[in-house]
Amino acid sequence: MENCYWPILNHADEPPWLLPPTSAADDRAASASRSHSEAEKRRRDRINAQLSTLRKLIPKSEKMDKAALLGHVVDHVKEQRQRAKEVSKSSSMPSENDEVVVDQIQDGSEQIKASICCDDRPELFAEIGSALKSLEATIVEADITSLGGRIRANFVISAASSSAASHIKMALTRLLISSGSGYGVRSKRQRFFYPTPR
Amino acid sequence: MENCYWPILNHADEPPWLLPPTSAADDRAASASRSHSEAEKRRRDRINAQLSTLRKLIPKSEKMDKAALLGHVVDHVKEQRQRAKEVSKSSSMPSENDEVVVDQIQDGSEQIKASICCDDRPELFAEIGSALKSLEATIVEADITSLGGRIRANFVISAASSSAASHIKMALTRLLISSGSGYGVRSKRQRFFYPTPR
DNA sequence: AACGACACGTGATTC
DNA sequence: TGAATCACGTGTCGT
Repeated sequence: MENCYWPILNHADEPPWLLPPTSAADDRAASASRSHSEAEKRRRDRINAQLSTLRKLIPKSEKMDKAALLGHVVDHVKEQRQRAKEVSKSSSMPSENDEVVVDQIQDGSEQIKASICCDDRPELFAEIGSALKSLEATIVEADITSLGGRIRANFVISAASSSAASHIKMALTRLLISSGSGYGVRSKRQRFFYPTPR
Repeated sequence: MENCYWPILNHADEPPWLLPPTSAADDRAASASRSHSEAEKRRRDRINAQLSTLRKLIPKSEKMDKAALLGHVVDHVKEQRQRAKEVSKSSSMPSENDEVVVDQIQDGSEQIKASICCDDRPELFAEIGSALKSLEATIVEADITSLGGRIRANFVISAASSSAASHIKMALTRLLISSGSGYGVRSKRQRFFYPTPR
């Protein structure tokens, strides 16, 4: 800034006697200014390096300005969050509470999502199968996870009847009741899944 | 920049007659400079806005400088990528090929991961259960998914014996063979999971 | 010319 | 005090 006292046409290749007198204070100031701008450049480089690795991680992010890139990064993070949440929802660990959830995926769709969580027992799969068969429902997809004597089963079911959802819910609820409501008297027959030790 | 011809002590509150003469060219230049700096500020604001929303998404990112924040963002994205990859590995859809995979989670650990992929049939679970019971192995965790008459079952098994892993692999392989190698003659008994229509 | 995006150097602030 | 971070205005390049 002090150099602004001299005209801007003052190029570095001009004769030295045209340059301003140099004091010790000027030297210190110049040195400080230089290290300052160098440090600032290092900072910019660090930021831009991270920006560039982000560009490699995000698809189609070449040819995007910084703001757009960061915008897509936030979208990407939010999408991944949502995915993870839905995965842990649809294929979750069995909980402590018995429950049956049935709902139409879309209105007019014959796809139905059904879920049951209850104590494990060896006949359960067969019972569910025969129940759904009597309802003329087809199991398109099944995902069953068991832990500690409890079991959670998620189904994607295809059914022609429009009232199938409520029938399925009734049938599964009946299975759940016949499982849990033994006045504490459970079947003595061997479970397929054993309780986890410790 | 042209203003640099005047001393920097030229404050705004000084008498106007000390100010440089104003030409139409100067006016245009000043206006351009102003809109330029305003546009640049808008750009900075867009970038910083995204940075700020990223800060809300990343935990513990308050009090982090921009470079550190972006660094943690890349880590976060990579971690989520890895998580998603491992989830789709551990709980995968059944494949076309029969297979049995068994391996110790760690040396000296009694935790064993076992996986079987084959055609679905109603007695399969019971067979696996009795096979593992005869090996004194305990099913700690089970995850079974079925699609299109095929089934994939992933287990986490706890077994005391050090040779349990190979025994488990033999037992599961035997089940797989008794399932597929019927010279095309499959059990006529009703499957629990039906093949998906169309 | 005019606008948008970038890098640069600098003043201000904080520790 | 120096070191580190930020916002700002400006120079520059490409469209």
